[in-house]
Amino acid sequence: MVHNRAIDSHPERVADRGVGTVARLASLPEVVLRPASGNAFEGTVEQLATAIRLGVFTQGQALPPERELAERLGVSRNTLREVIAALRDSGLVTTRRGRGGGSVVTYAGVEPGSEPTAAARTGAALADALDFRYVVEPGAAALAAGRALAADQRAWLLESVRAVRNAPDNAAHRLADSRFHLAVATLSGSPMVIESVTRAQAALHEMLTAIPVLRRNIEHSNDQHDAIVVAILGGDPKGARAAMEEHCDATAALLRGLLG
Amino acid sequence: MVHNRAIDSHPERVADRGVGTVARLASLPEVVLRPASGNAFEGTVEQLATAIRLGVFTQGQALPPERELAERLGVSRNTLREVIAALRDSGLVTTRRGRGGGSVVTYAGVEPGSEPTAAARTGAALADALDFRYVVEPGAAALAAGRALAADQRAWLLESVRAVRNAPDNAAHRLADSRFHLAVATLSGSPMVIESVTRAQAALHEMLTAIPVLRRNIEHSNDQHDAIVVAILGGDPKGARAAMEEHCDATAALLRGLLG
DNA sequence: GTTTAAAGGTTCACTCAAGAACCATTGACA
DNA sequence: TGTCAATGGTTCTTGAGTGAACCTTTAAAC
Repeated sequence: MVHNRAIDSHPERVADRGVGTVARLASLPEVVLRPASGNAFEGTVEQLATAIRLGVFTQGQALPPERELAERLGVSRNTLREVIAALRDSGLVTTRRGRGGGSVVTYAGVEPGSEPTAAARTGAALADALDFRYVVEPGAAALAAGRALAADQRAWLLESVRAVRNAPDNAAHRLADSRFHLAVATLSGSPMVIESVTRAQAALHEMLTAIPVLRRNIEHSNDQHDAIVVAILGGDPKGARAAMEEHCDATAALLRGLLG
Repeated sequence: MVHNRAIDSHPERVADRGVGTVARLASLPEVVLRPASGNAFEGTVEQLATAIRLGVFTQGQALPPERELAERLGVSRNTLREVIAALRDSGLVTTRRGRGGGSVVTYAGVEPGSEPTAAARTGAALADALDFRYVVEPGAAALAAGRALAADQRAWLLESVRAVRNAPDNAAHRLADSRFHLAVATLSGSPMVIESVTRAQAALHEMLTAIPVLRRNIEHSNDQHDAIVVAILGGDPKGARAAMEEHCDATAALLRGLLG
């Protein structure tokens, strides 16, 4: 086999197990991976798949080793392996054996336009998720604004919001947006708050993916993100709450209009 | 055996399976009983015990029949029966067989002063719970204020706040207070919000039970409850949020001062 | 190159919990 | 006052999940 590539055999095959350079201390997976509930297999599939779709693990990044991941998710390695097999079948990850191997995420988001999928959200569920988000995210932003953030946390937040603005396409934008909101939640410093925001994002993600994203919407949304970041970095809880409320309102109006 | 009681053999033995006269439509157990997570037995014990301690089921009230309760909790009847046996051993319920029987709550709250029990909350967990509550409860109050409440819901809220004020002792007060907060959450109409408030209340309940309740604190707290109710019934979301924030602040200060 | 450590892959015995069927008790109701 | 239906009590089978031990592959380290 001849490739027009350097002899350096497989430079990209070494799994990227880290998170961003910035977010070492303030990383997402640590806090988002909570023990699954209900049926171990199904619950874990949903959880891991959601984490991937929300961008907690991004394309090219490797999941933690099976033994470690199993422990963090509170399931046996056997069960986790079945879960990973399911993700592999779904095309979300690929797996390689041997040292340096692992399960690497192969997923860059889906293009919008797909209808609200099989698990069609009822109107009540939509309203519930929007209400919940409206309760939890502004509160998380206010909390984050009230914290004394470390330099790397501030840098992480800036990097997160920058990534949203620079997202090359709609799929990447959706992913980066999730990551930004989870970053804000993480900076709140409260595990219970982080978990709640994660659930809110997960509940809305499918629907947010389904709506057409207009250029104007994105710009408006990006401006609101900036306002949120400014308020948080400026230590202005009331401002952060207000900015996040406005942001959630805009999204809610869009969703209600397009789906409700 | 001779009792100085009417011959009417056991008037109180017929289990009260209903909820309050008012709260038929807006009852707590329906929404609070969600499938348990993790270990089925332990999770369910904690959940049911918490429900009883939070006053979701009050003294003299019967739990739903085993078959029904098991289904609602998402566990098998076998497991639920072990759980009930544990509650019985703990003195939380008594059980009788036959038609009209069931497991009846025998618990009127504990007197404050008991130290934070074995599961000593760490400072981090306390801060987490307080933060979470501060995020979730004001939001729930604001949502409730934004709803068009039915007459029976308004009556329920008034009844709940009245019950707090009329509580004869500290234990009853703690119970009624929990019920009031859960009532506010329920009126938000969002299951996810209700669940979050339930978790926040559960996390703080142990600590709230441990602090000495001064007459002044109670009066202050009752006044804040009134303000919350007025704002909700008046359809004033901002006011409801502000009132609940103030209330949470006061509680948080008290807890931080006495436990932190 | 050889060695070695870090991954994924396989197997098995054991425990827990679900689900179903049936038994026992007792108050309600005709 | 007798019958019955609602409730808790008991037992058994089956499947899912855990935990541990061991095998295989492969890149990194020397």
